[in-house]
Amino acid sequence: MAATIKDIARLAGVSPATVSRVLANKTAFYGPTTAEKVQAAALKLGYRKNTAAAELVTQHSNVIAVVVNSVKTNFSSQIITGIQDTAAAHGLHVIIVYAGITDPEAQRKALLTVIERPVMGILLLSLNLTPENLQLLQGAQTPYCFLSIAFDDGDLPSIASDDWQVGYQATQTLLKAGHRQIGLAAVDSDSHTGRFRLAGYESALRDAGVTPQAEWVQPGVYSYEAGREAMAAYGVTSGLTGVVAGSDMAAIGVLNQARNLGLAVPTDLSIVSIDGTEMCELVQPQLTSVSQNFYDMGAAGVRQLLAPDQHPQQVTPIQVVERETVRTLPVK
Amino acid sequence: MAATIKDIARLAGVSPATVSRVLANKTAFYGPTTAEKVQAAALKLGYRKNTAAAELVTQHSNVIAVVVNSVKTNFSSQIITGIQDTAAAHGLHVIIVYAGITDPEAQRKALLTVIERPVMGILLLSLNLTPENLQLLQGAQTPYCFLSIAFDDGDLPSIASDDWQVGYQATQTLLKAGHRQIGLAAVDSDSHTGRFRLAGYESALRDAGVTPQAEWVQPGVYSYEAGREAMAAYGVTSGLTGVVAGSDMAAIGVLNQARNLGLAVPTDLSIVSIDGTEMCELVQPQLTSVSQNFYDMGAAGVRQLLAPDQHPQQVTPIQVVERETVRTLPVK
DNA sequence: TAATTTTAAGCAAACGTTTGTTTAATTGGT
DNA sequence: ACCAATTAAACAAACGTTTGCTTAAAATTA
Repeated sequence: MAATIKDIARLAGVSPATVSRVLANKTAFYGPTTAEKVQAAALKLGYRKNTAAAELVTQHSNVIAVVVNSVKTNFSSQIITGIQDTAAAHGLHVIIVYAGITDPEAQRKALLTVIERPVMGILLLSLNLTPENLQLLQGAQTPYCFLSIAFDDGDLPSIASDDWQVGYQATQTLLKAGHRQIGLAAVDSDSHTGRFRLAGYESALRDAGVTPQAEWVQPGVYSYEAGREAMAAYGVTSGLTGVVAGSDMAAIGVLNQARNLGLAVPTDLSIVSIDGTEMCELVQPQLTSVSQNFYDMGAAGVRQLLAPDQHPQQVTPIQVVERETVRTLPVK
Repeated sequence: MAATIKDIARLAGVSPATVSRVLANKTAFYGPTTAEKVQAAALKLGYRKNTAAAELVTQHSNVIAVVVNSVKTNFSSQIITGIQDTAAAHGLHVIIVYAGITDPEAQRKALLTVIERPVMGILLLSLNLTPENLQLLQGAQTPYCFLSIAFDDGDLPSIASDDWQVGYQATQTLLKAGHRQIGLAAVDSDSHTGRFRLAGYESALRDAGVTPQAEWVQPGVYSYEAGREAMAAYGVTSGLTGVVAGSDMAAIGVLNQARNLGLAVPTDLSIVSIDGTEMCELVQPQLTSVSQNFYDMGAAGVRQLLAPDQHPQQVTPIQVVERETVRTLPVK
């Protein structure tokens, strides 16, 4: 079995208290020779601190937990990198647990995994909690912050892009290139995110003097399949010259499905994607996107955990990056 | 502050011991009315068990930790799903921590994060540990198992594909289609994995009466960039009609770079990829691949943790799945 | 009714740390 | 040489659980 502080104490001929202090590099309460003896004994026994025991007495932990929904849109790695870097800079550790995207029971289990042990804070990655699970989360006396998702309830701390702007700017990118018939694909219609993107999309159209058509929007869950299905629903006769897709994966779905339908991108159909992950540059042609600042989202998340009172809801900037999937239409 | 078992005991007018027993659903030592009182009190106080404290006394944990290298090849999600499902079936929780791919210090920190708290076992995802860090891992008295990576040292428990077979079958897929000049791209030359894939590749060539050429292999780290660089190094004048790429990402790299060079895939160049993640079907043309069984790898990993003694080294099956990137050459 | 068994609940120790307080030993000043 | 001040180390309590053991009460048996 693993060596404890007491084993070291015995071997070095000192008290556990002293061992604890030298191992924690406390500045006082022991002399240089004792310190050496203790270090030597610790090394010899291959001592590993039992952090759980330490956290129990100090009543404070330095791990932050990230709960991720396992949806197949892969911006999470960028957010996690942002979290990781910022956490490391503050001397914090990061653990990640996966929750099912919809299954409330899987969500609950994931939540309990982190709530039932001492964590310093909880970051929830594009996770839509059921009311019961939200209550569970709030019942734990732990700071938390939602990432890449926003709520109508303004009190829930969250960091995300301005979804209305996302929808607006994506649409505007196509409008500026002369498009008038523009679809919105694979954006879900019942989340805050989806509703605001839709609203932004419609505003952009109206501001350009185009009246939105119901059949131009094909809702979906941001997945590759949702993208394909949306494009399949449009078909070749929709008259659409451009579509904005709810995610990079969805955009690839419409891209591939368009190809299946015999539509060349961007010659016959322009696409602007939402997210701007590295996927955009892997695919041919490369996807023009309104890119979110995922790294910063993660970084802001851990800062929010460290100073929980200020700005409960934060917005990270977006930017449209032009690549190869929008064609400028000739003026007629 | 959070409610403890003692708070419940006080509220329900019983002892902490009794509370502990009813909350753990122990079968005896208390009566039905007491049980109800305790349940009610627990609910009222919004009690959350402090698992760390419990683990401290029971000296046993039910969380398994996964250490992931953050390389940009994304099969990890499949492995993790396999781990997650199998763990859940055994009532185990899963936490994930990211380690840098090469930075030994980041590796060490990640390792310490999991070693310094009570975990039931450790799974290491395609992680190449430095000798010091390996020693650190072995010093912890915790079962562990490497996944998707094998070692020359036969004592290290690991679950992976047979890399020699991977190299052999990938190459053979091209040979069967009539190819004779076949490259190997973005496989690293100093890991066990890379060396065995290379050996399999060369054996396949020799078995078909082709003598391998040094300039046909362009080593690399399995990344998208490595794939691009390899293809760039080949150029248009290499005479290669096919290349096997070290990973899906690498394959996409050679695919895109080939296109940049004016080479059509598969007309001018055939590609077979190694891994077979969903990426293969996202890209156009879809990548023919030798696919690994990542889900099973994860599942086998947790089983290995639960019964550590048997088969220290296991192999999961592979299969080649034909898609659109290998062209059958006309017989001359 | 007395003796015995069963059931219900409490007591107290233990897990591996941290840290405030106490005690002992050393140093320094006069 | 004595007292104060400093330094070094040990003591002991605490964190929130679990669980073996003990005790008290109730139920069963003869």
